[in-house]
Amino acid sequence: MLKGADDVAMEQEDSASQNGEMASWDINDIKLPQDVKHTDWFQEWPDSYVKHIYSSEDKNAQRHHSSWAMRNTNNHNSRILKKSCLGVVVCGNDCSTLDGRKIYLRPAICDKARQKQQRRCCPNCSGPLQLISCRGHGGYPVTNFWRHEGQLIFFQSKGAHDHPRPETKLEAEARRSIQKAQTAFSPTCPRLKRFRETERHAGETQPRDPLPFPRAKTGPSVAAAHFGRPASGISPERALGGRLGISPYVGAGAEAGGSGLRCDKPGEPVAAVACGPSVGFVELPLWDRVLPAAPRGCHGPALAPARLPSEPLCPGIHPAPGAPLTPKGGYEPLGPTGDASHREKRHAASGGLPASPYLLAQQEPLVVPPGAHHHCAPLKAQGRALEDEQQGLNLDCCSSDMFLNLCPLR
DNA sequence: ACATGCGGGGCTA
DNA sequence: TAGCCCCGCATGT
Repeated sequence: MLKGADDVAMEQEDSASQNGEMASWDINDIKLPQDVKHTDWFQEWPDSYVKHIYSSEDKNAQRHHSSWAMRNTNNHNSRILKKSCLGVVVCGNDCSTLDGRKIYLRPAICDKARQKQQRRCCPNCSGPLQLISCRGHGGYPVTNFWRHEGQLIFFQSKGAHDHPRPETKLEAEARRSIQKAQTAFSPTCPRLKRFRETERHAGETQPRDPLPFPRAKTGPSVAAAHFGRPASGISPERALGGRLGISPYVGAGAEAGGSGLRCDKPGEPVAAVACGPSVGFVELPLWDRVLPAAPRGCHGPALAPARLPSEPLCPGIHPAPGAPLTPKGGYEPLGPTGDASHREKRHAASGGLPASPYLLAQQEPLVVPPGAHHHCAPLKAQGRALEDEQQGLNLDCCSSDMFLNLCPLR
């Protein structure tokens, strides 16, 4: 009899919690425990104030991986690597797919790449993308600390993520691969060429439509089948870069027969289907989910911490796109790089409590499923930068499923 | 192109 | 001084 995936996951969490919840050490301690009997399974989604001790053999630990989008933060301590969470990229239109899922993209780690990413459009509705920064640690991003000591790698997380889970790194890479493959294929597709030409002519006589391609109503969304539900029970080595290639998420649609992505080498997703859709990550809304039980190593609840009672349950975009809460409660626009970089210069001046406009559970992202398309309001006029970007990237981000129809593999 | 790590440096409490 | 973060650079994939 096969062991249920949940059972395996529980065992891993048990293992992982042994060094976390009961840990008496702190990452800043001069001396860390060396008589560790059991090292933890690698935790892909560490959350709340947890600690783990990994084996120095663990590849994911070695690389300081996390499925959260974590960027390096200088703590002026070369012994302890500090990383802070970048949050999640959502659709500024708060769109949902037909089956009610939300878009949750992985913020690019590189500042420039993130800036560029935000000029792109929502893979579901072509709306503007918006970075929701993480404020799970007293209004600051959740921080992860890594410290190598002999045969052990100590990990400590501070703060509880107050935003949905983004795509994993591998999922984001896979999506980029698919997009690249699409653009690489595009000039060779006569039908698409014709369509582009028509589009160009149309653009000369009328205002440019932010959606340069009509959306396909049908057509299997191949790659979409490969992201999705967590298949718990992934061994630590495989959690991020293992045989599945795309993290512990086995596509919900994969069982339905899709095979758009595969991984020939561990950790290297392959865009096997060139015309697969350029999908982003979507998640079920809160009311459509079963909250996963918090790992025993987690002290925090499944829901995000401190919330204002008046905060909406629905993770909508509230005051104005790009205006998350300041660490102390006020809304503000994101900085030029989309990382709210200037908030620190002002947050001290504003009063209030640390909070977020989002009341979200720790949810596993899902990809736009086959046939899922936008059903949010038409996109409003966007800036020239975005328009320019769309001219170059529209195929990337807006029309992959259309492309699939225009350029069927068979 | 992008992720990752390092280190200088600014700002605030 | 500590704790934040931004930024640029170098390196690896």
